Amino acid sequence: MSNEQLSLGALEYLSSNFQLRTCSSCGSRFWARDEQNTCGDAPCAPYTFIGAPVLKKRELNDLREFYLSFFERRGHVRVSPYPVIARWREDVLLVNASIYDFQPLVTSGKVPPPANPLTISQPCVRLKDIDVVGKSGRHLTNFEMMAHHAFNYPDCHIYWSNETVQYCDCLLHELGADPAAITYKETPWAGGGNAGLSLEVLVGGLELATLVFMDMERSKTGITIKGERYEQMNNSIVDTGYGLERMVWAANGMPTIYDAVMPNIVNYLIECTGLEHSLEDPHYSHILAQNARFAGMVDLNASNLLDLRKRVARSIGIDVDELVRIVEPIETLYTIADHSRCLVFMLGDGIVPSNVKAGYLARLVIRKVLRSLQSLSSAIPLEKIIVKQIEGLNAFPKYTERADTVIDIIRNETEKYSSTIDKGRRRVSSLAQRYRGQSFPTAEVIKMYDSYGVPPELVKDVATEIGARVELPDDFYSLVAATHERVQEAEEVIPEAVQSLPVTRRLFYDEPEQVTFEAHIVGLLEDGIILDKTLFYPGGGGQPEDTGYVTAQSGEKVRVRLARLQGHAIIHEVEDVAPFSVGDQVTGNIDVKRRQSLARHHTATHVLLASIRDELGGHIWQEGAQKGVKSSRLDVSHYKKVTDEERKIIELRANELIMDDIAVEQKWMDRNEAEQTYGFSLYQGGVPPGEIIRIVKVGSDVQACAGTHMTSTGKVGPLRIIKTERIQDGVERFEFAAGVAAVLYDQQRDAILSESSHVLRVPAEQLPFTADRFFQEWKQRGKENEELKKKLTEARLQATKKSSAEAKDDEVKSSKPLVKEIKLGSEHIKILSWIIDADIKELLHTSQGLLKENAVAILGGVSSGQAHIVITVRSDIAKEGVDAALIVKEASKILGGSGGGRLERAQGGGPFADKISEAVHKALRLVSDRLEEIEQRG
RNA sequence: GGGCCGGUAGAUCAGGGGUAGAUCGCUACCUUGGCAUGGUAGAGGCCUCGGGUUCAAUUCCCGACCGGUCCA
Repeated sequence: MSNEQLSLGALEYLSSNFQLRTCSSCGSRFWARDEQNTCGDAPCAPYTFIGAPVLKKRELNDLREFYLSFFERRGHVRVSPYPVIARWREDVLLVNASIYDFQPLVTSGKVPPPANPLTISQPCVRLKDIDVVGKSGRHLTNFEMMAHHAFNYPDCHIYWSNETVQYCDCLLHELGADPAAITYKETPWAGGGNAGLSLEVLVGGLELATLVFMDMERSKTGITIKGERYEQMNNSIVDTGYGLERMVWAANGMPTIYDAVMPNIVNYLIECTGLEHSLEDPHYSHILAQNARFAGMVDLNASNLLDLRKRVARSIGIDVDELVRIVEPIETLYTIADHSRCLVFMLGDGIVPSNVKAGYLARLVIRKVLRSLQSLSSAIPLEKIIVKQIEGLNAFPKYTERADTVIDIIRNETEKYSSTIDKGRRRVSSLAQRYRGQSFPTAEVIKMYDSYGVPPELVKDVATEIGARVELPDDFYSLVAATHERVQEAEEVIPEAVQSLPVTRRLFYDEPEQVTFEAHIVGLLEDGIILDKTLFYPGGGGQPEDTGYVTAQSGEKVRVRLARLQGHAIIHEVEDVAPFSVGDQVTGNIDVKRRQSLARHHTATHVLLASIRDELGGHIWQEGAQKGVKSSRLDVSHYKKVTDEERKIIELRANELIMDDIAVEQKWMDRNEAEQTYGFSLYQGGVPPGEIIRIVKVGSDVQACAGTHMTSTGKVGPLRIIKTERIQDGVERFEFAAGVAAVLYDQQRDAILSESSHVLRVPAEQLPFTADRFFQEWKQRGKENEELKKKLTEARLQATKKSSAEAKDDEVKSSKPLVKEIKLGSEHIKILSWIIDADIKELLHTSQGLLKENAVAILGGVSSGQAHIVITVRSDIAKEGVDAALIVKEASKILGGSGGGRLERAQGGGPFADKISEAVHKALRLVSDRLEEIEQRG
């Protein structure tokens, strides 16, 4: 890229007060008053502010207020911070910077900013560098980005770079910075489809702010920045970002940013963990300060950490192991301080831990901090630290209000994690037994982590204890990622016939009240027609498709089963296409009752959401909704399973709200005004575009909503929650019916009850008791039955001893056992065959018992219309070559089935119950033949 | 949203197409002055549910339900 094109050399303020220089170390261009050779940024310049603050001493809240009022005095309007979860955006989960608040609608010019120019202090969460938080001394997972923004449009210019730099310089002077120590380093900037030049503002070796001048957009031509091409756009946006925490750090000169920003928390943790003694030692504090200075010089990551440790150790003159021993606990402590504060912001702004999306990120942070706590072997519960953090964040009263929920979530997650770890530990330890004295395969470590959430370090600890060797590869997490090869989703195939059709005009947006319309047929499919325009809604956005009918020119009415969107055309699936041809004019009618039921459910959805939030808390957020005619679904974020009790209260409350018959307010409002009046909870169902948005107010629930509604809650009629289920961790689904559908639902329930009570011949009230009694009795009978069969088996065995008929003619006809003796070597062995009235289990038991007296037992029986045969062979005979499985298989063929089993015992059967004696006879003959063969072979 | 695991006694889990198991806990008895413990016996299972394959399914296949976990 060309520096010439992007240079801000023309800036009057810079060029008249500063000198443009080139960094002798990295070659970048920077502006400074002083004669300095390096750009002032890491790694070209060291920190000079540690121990020697470069700004006037100020605490966090103090500095924030100073900043905001500084810009207020200069014509900026102070705007309240947005939540850290970016509800208004589809492309990102968390707010990473203040400009995120205004993307994409404000930056693209589709919506005006809430004020222009404006100033804001925006809490941000960035998890990208989470691994070096605590170690680098300067990274935070959550910070406040203080900013002033000006949005310049072709017809409205506010201010641009010159004023921005001037403000910055002035602000820093007022904060007490030495003018000579301020450096502005030029660097190209790109992000979110836009680009521009930026100035990094450096004081004392620390980057305090970035001033971005966004005036380009992604394009096919133009100049290249960071691999993408951009060209000038119509708007130009001043996007500044001042790190509140960094300024506080620079103003306090503590060894790390954590000490500066959260002294109370850090001290509290030091107290709890007993690390204070080491910190009081001047030798130790020297080491820690030196560590921070060196860390400031590098872009720390997992792979160069050891390198850093070596350099620090060398400079102090101790060995690396000792350094690690001193530094690691305190770094862990900083991590805990940072993460716990981050959690207050995340959970306090309504993120619910989950296995998806932002909720997963929250869980990630929770688990990381729990691990950190464990590694300090400290017994402080996380919730205590969180309470402390919330106390310290009194500048944000909303977090104090949400404290109970936040604590409850933390408690819940802590418990959950400890049970995961417990289970994981057991699992690893039983698996490790198998690898005792060998190496524990990496694939197993990956599986432990991926499927069971066991951290690799824990696997190593546990397995090593048991005596298996575990090697953890450096690229462990990329190995995990490699097992997650993405499955390409099949793209929707649009038939050519449809592809060539023009876009269907959507009347349902223009005329939402209409139920009938005229249109022309532009296309015919096998089972559908395509019109130039339609009132039929094709489904989507939680609202199902319309049905109705279309009247042909001939006057013939054809039912429309459903309308669906394919490509840009809406296809009306009809029962018969015969009456139509392309070019015809037709009349369409949508099903009014269906539409009405949908509207009723739609209003009911808002009523229900209000009730749920009342009962469960402010963290409740609509995660999705699907309206239907018979029932609807509402998915909300919640961190626990909804209890039956809660469900009842919610249902009752919703019905009360309905009976109050509150008017449903529907109005168009200026977007910014609506946001300021109602907050971001407006966007439960998504973010609509445009300057003016439609607001639907149902009691305490206010949403931006384009749907059609009843005019008052009373018209919703009865509301019944049909069921609640957890569709994901952290997301509860409410299935409910309203109006007619609710009545039908009740009737259906009643029918089930009366049918059941009829079956059991008791009144409905007694059903639970009776059902329980029947179930208990049924179990009891089962046991008794088992008992009796056992006795029967014993009786049979007794009987065989007294009266087993000698086999005279190989016939098994009666229910009497038949014993045949065959000479095998020096022994006369007994083969018993018998048909008894018993099921397969009894046959097995009986034959087992018979084996004491007999060498082979062949039993047949018929139960539930099916013939069974079981053969048991004394093991020495089986080894000689009398294979029970083979014989059973052969004999079962007669029964029309098959069989198998082990050498000594096999079972089989088939559907031909009347052939059972034939089959047993066959088996007897097979056994005899086999034994004779063996005898002859000798 | 996607992937991967799992659902068997009160708890933790093993097993695996062919007679449902272990450990702890529970009950009773024995041992003791009493407890810890030890010994003996026993109770306790719709093997989550519904289909399919099979002579036979707790086990295999498909689906539902419930749970865990990883992926920004």
